[in-house]
Amino acid sequence: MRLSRLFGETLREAPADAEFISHQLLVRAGYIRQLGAGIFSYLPLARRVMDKIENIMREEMNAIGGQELTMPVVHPAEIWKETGRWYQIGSEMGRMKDSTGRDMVLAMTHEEVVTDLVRDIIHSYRQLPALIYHIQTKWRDEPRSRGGLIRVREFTMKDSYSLDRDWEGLDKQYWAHYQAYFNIFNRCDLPTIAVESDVGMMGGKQAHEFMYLTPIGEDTLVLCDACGYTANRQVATFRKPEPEPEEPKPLEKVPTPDTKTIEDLANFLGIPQSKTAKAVFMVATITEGQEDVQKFVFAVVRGDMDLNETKLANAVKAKELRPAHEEEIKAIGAEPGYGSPIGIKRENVIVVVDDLVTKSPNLVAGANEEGYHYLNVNYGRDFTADIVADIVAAADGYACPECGAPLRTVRGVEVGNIFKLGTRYSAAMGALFQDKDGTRKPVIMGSYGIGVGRLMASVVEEHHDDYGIIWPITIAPYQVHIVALKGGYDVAEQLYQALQDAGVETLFDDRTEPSPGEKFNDADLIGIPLRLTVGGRSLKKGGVELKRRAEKDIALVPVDEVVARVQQEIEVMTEAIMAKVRGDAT
RNA sequence: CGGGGAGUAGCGCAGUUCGGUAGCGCGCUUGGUUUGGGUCCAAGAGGUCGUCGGUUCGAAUCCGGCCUCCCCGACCA
Repeated sequence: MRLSRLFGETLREAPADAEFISHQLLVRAGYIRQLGAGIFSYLPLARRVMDKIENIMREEMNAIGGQELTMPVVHPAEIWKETGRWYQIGSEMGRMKDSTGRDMVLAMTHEEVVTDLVRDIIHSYRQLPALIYHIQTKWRDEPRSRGGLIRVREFTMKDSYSLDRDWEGLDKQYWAHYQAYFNIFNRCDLPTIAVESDVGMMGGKQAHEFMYLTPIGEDTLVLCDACGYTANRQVATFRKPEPEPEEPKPLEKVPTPDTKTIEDLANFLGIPQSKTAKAVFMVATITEGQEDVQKFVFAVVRGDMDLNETKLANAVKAKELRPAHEEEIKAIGAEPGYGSPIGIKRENVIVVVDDLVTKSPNLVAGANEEGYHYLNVNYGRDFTADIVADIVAAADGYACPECGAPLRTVRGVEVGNIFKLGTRYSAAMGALFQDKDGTRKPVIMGSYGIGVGRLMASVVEEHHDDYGIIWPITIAPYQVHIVALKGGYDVAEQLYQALQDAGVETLFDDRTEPSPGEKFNDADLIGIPLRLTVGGRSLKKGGVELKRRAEKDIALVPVDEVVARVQQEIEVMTEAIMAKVRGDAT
């Protein structure tokens, strides 16, 4: 490709609204343009990177038995009503009507379509297992997109779906994906870790997220350096400290003016925060039968710990969970800032108590009266719970659930995820097969996704310097970038031709107007892994200059050896990445 | 949805306080110059100042509504 003809241009300055490095560089280097919030065009350079990424995905999916197909972006709402997600999912789902007034859905994922295909096509256990996938557009109307390509509303995803007759089969395909995903990320030279995760709106049994660790990440992960335990903070557990046993003391109401926070309270009474109980008021939307009902959720955790809303939502099987308004809190007889489950109204209220609170004696808790707390509150004697569960968020320094060593929290970007769905969709939609014994059973499913654009942006976050992007050879839009300078244009033309004939993907900066400095800067910005500088100066010295984008060294290569030398460099760089892939695969 | 910020030429910005009919740098076009890390000179093109309405002799500027984008939070395969 001749740079003079390339559709797209480099910018000296990044748009003011680009905050993340990947966003700035991808815009400045001419890869992407924004159309609206979370909606982007992908220019020819980005298209080529995405093609490379998608082909890596295809190879890894095909290697574990995947078959590629294409499913539609627009779905009749009926199938989403069949699984209930039409009702469960809120504004994140794109809905519209066709010209006859029928409800339609913009694809946010494809379980429903897959399941519809399965009930159409799969009849017998002989057709299982199977694995199908496609790479296609998704629309998720995120309340807030951000960070360039890190979180968008319209995006391309590789999503695959495993179909099995039994749970062993699902397990096998699940772990095959687990390894295939590491292969994909490693081939893109993106370091990732897998963490246990919440099943969220997908439902199902088990899930992992693949995380690229970076401070700009939106997810908080909990890691144990000692034993390797990893989990998304949403589901991370930890070993709770065993409270000192004490004889229960009599309940006592004391004035505690201006102690609306746990910190104030602990300071006022001169006790550690671990000797207090904290009330958190939420309102949950819970599906009961066909309808959604709102329930007040009264959560109690120890004062020194934070509520984990995902755990709480799972404990009460909530579809939605939001903080309660002050009027709602007062309506049940509680007082914000001085709340406790003692003496509140219990109808339509779910009291959820963290399991550690039930074992902690003589806590200080609110008296549901402005300016007063109770001393020596004990679970069982003074209050009870509808649900006792672990509802506390893991934090830095807490004990690892596996080995007890201190946990560490880090931020990460979720670049992929895998889910054991089980029969949630097949049962709901009647996707049954006849097993060997003649019985009809729902197909056991898994679903697996990787966002292409987010992966591309993550690679830029990981591989760049002050001057621009540094693409890994495996997904670079071109393999070599020829910079032609004065006195070298004819030779550059010949090399461009020769490299293309040899099958080397070449970007040729044939522009005559820009100064050498501009051309070098553009080359650095665009980030092609190899650069060939062809100019009168080096030709006089006997060749052209070959430089890796990632390194400073420049090699002088005789013109007639350039093609072979470039091919060799590509091979070496590719091999370096593939060695990592194989290393992680063992 | 709550909080904050911003919409002026392709990009980055000034001008708004105190109303007088729009400017700078980069980019773009043309000519010259220069040619190994964003040369220099000159001449140009390009903007209904997000939008609708109001106040006024006169609005980028004051007032009101709306739209859009960004950041933080809520939310989130």
